[in-house]
Amino acid sequence: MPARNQSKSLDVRTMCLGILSFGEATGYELKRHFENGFHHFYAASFGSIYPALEALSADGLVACQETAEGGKLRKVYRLTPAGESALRATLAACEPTHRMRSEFLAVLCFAHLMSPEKLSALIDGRLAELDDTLARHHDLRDDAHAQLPASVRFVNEFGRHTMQAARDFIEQNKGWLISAAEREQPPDDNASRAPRARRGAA
Amino acid sequence: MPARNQSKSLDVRTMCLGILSFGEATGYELKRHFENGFHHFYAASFGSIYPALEALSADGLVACQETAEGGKLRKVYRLTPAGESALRATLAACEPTHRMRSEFLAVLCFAHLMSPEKLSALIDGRLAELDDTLARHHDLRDDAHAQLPASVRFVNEFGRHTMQAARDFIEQNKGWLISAAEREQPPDDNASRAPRARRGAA
DNA sequence: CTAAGCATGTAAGGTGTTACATGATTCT
DNA sequence: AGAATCATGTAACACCTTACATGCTTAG
Repeated sequence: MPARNQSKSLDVRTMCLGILSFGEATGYELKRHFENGFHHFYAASFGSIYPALEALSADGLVACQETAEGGKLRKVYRLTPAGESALRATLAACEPTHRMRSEFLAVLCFAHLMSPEKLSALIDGRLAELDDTLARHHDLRDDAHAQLPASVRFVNEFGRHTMQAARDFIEQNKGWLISAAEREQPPDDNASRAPRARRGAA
Repeated sequence: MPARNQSKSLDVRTMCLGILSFGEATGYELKRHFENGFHHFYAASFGSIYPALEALSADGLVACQETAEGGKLRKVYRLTPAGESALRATLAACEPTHRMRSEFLAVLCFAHLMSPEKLSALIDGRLAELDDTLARHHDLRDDAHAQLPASVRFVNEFGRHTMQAARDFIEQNKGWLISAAEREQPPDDNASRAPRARRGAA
């Protein structure tokens, strides 16, 4: 009786279940999957993947086939029928969220307290990151993703589209951001000026 | 000695510090701020805001002015010079991340295991959410945001731009996604049919 | 032979959420 | 009068990350 599985939220467990619906895989391969196609909207580390697989195994939602060739341990997981049922049930019941935690945008909000150099560096760094991810996405198109369901292609195209939009916006508007931030700099305390004295009590 | 404040990451504490750099506020107002301008890239709940303010207060980075008019407690916080220094230091040192956790996109990846109705509902729900946030953003333009720094306007415009791009993509491509998902539905096990045979070796 | 990649896992900890608990004031 | 909004806070817990720990294999 594989109990506890009425999760409304798509945690790492459910994600693993879902990825395994594309075909069997090891924990390591699952990680690569997260990094390749899913990285722009769902990250997961080994520290969450391996325990998830173990829990799923314990619940009978995945089956594990161990092979140890010459001391090299390898555990290939695949979805069980119970696992597919559970996955379908979760998908049918879920009310998925969509949240972004962008420290980058957060920092930008406080650009008026930053040096123009740092601000520039930040922006260029983010642009580079975006380019990197976009390039990686481009690679995926021909590669292994061919036999994945259309939905995954949809999600990837979505990522490409929105990241391109983000990139374009930043590129086109960074100029005025930087000059505006410079203009709005309040009288700089930490430069070598009459020091404002109060660092307060010890 | 206001110690422990070499955080490289922009946690809620630093965010509160940053928002207070726009002007004094209560915890409740801070929450509204998160909800209004920041919601699309940084969420924070009371359960993290209030403790953050207390910690900042203990470290001397913010000052608190309590007013209790007729049993109605109100704590107005404002940045201290030490707080501004700390904020500047954190901003100068940080390497901001940008991560998205979209259960929505995750679920879409497994569209082949969902009913077309659920899929449609999901997509329409997300579109409605986007419209809602976009409308809210539009309101902000004239309203209170006038005196906020240009950087905040940049971030808001960024949000508007990218969310619009997301919305457009979904609107334009949901058609083929839904039909493709329907086509790719594997023979449905949980209906009363002959079980799927090809589980391969077992 | 050394570095990178493949491969599995554990333990401690950080960070934030949910739910709870309370109460005044203003709008309908 | 009741609902919504203003207002503050706590405690338990979920969830994931980081760093650690280990060892084989392949490519340079």
